[in-house]
Amino acid sequence: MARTTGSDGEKTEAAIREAAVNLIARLGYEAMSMRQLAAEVGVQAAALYRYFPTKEDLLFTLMREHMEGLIRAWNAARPAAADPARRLAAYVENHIAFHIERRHATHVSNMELRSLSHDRLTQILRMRTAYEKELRAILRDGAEASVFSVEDTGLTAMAVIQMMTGVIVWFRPGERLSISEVTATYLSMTMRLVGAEAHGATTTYSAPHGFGRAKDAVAP
Amino acid sequence: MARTTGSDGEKTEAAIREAAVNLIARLGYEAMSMRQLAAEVGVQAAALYRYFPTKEDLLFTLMREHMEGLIRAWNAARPAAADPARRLAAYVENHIAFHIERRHATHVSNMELRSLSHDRLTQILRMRTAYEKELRAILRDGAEASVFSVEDTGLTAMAVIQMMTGVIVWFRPGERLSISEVTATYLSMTMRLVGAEAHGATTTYSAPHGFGRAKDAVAP
DNA sequence: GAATTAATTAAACGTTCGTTTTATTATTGT
DNA sequence: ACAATAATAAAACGAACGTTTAATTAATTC
Repeated sequence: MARTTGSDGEKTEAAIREAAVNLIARLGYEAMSMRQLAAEVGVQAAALYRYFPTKEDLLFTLMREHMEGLIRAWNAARPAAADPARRLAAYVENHIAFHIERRHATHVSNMELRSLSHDRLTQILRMRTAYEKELRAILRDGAEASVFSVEDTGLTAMAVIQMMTGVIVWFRPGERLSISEVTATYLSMTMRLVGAEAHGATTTYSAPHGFGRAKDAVAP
Repeated sequence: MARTTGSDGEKTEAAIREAAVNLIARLGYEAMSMRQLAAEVGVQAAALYRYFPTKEDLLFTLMREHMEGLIRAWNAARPAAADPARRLAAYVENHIAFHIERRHATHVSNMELRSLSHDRLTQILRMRTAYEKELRAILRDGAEASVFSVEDTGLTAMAVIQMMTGVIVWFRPGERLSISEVTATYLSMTMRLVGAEAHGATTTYSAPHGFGRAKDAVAP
């Protein structure tokens, strides 16, 4: 009938965030009701409004923090001053690792943009553009140094990002391929895609892993 | 207050389909109301139910016909008996052209899967898997004939498809690049990605178009 | 241990949703 | 011309939605 034993604001808010990411990823933002979310958390719907003033505020918070985390991860992983190929390898590895680890949050950030108000959409897109700009700079530097063969920097950047982000659509942890196998394969596909084959016979940009030559299909 | 002058079932149904694709692509299936759709068509909401028994039936019809169209287009474009490289080129060109021409329908088919019932989702996914299987076969044949270097057929197929389908996210007709420029660039990226570089110096797999190296936006 | 504050419940509000029912008019077939 | 039918409008239905208000209890503070 009121406050329950052992209840705690911080725990409740964390539980709301986690349940919201999972529910929105599974059902979609519009299809998830606040009552459904509350039930998942084990609380009444009205309690949610102590932490997030509106449903859209909740969505925006999830998206903003996901984008901030992605940019923070890249800033931490970015090599200080390296050749374009190593910078590209770092970008790919960071992107794949981050997105595999946060499949659901990535799904939300990619699929629910249209449910944001104009201003908030702009904020999220600004962050995304800043992140993509890093890849374009790497590709441009590599093209100018003739270590990459790239016809169109912007188009190639979009293609590489979409290819990499697509990993969350089919990858399920612990199924056929390990995270490092997937990362290594995407890395070599990316390197071929941008025409990087300058250094020696078969340059390895990441820690080598045994490639199992598995033949079976990939779950949709 | 009832049937209006000049009203015609076939025209109304076609108008419903077109308006529905555009509205769902823009707002999302859940966010689009039947009243909104009816207003766009210029009709009362109840009139929609003469053509589609439920909202989900409407969505399913749009998706099914989109997938059928994609498979039909590929069956028409598929080369009779050709080497893997030419088959891959045909697959890429058909895929890009089809998806650019039907951006909104593709968006719907990719984004609204979770609004389908289990049975209908299965039907759509079956069609999608059959379509993707064609690409896997091409990649496998190419790998076995050593004209492609592909580490993992299934993973590469997913990567290529996601890279290509991603074109609808950023491409706007008549902006910077023409459709044939985009198609040619994606084709050469795909060929490098699968390690196809057997034939001569710079093999061209499609009809050549002037690559303008355009840096600025050029509106026709 | 009393007062204050934080966390939550229970109930309700107005709105919108997908859908159904019923009536009415335009078109078609004879 | 007249019956039959196809196409639509108008209105209503119950359910579910996001959100608000008010009351109630647990934890914290002094």
